[in-house]
Amino acid sequence: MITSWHTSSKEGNAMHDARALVQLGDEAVRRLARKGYTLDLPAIEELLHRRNQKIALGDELRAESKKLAASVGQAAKSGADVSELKIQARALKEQIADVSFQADQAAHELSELMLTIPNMPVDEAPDGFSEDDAVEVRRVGDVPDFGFEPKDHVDLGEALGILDLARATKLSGPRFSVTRAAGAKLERALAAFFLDLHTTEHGYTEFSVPNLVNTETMTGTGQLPKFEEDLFKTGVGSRELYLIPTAEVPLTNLHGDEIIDAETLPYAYTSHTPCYRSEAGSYGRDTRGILRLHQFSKVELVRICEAETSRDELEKMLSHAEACLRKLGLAYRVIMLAAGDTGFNSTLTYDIEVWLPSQDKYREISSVSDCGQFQARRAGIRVRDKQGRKQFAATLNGSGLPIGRTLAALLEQNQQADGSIRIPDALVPYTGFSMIKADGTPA
RNA sequence: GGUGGCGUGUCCGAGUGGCCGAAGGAGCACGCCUCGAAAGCGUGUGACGGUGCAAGCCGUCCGUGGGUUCAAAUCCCACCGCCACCGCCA
Repeated sequence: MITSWHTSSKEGNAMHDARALVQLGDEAVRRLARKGYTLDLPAIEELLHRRNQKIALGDELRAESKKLAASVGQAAKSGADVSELKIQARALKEQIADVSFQADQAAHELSELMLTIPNMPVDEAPDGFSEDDAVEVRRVGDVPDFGFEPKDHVDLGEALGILDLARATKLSGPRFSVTRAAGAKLERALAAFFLDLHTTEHGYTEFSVPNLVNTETMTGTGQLPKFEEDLFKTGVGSRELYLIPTAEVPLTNLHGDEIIDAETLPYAYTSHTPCYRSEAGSYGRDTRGILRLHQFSKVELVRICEAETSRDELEKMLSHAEACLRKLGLAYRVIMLAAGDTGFNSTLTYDIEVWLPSQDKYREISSVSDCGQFQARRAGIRVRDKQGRKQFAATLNGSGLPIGRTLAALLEQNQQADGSIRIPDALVPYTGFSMIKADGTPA
């Protein structure tokens, strides 16, 4: 029947979002202001109103059209002349097409606007817009006290012959890495160690997922439409796919457009995947080493739960990410990000920062976020409780952990005066060696 | 990439122009029966949107998008997906 504005669940969900925002009113304006976003509430109200008005009118006309069509059928059966009725019906149809078009237009406009509005931070997140405004939650582990000048992971890795950045540049350009021998083995060991830890001790289910996803998937978790420039895009013929910047994208979208039975929640998912990021707009930063690459691998954690429990789930996930560093004996701290520094998707974010001796400071190694119902709304992840009530789920994600940055921290924190590296006990079953000797050979 | 077949509700499955949101069955929920259970019987059982305090009313959805028609699950076109065989391939 002509056109329909009900078919896209993405848009339907955006509508829901709009109504929620309007209901919150000044509260929404206040909360978003803490993130540095100026919410144009009147514009949303106007679009919502216009859309609803057009839909109501369209529905009315359509009901009339259905009745008319039925009466044409009746009349034709009884042999009456229906040509007059047909002309009427056709005119009505044109009107419907016109109104539908207007409704679609308003819905699209609203949807486009809604998709660019960031998630609202919770009040618990401290004020401010930079990392300096973050609140330190705790420090864990002793910052190593070397009796010598510690080297950075590049000097260490290249001297050991386990890291080769020059050749990586030859292959692909800047911001790529090659690891070799004990270095490559170490990466594989870290990934396996993290996955085993999460699946056996923390109750996560391991997944192997696509690393190329479509536009809808990227929109579901909030990478699109706003952050396209951060992504690598591939295309063959008319087909366009994006390389995932994190396994959060495929893992969270696994349940897109589904209604989940509440009793089966929470879901705890993990996956080890490569992550691809353009790093547009970070030209001068972290140009040395393997801290910021176009491709790195990471073990990601995702939890899906009911909205009411997400705050507790966030603490659980944080502890799971922290366990990775504790077991490796790496010094780190946990901070709670300021409202204005939390990501587009997030209501509340903890960062875990690992100690990096060469920089004499803590550097981000994991970001653990409660996205509330934000992503679920975009992706259409709903929950049905025992009473049959439906609501959007809550989603959380966190790194647990990235392989490259962990490797860098491990090399730097565990270096010895002669340039050899001590392997943490927990990792030895995975590496098969407990030392990388100064000449690069495992022992 | 080629040829053929197919895409209907939680599932199976009927439906070739109006009486179809859609028969029938299964599943599930509730009720009856029963000491209890099974069987049997009865009732109910999709999503989304608009409107309303609510009951309700209205609209949309039969892979997706277009088209034909007063009227489409049903006819036409394109695309997507699935199955089978062939080709190619890690």
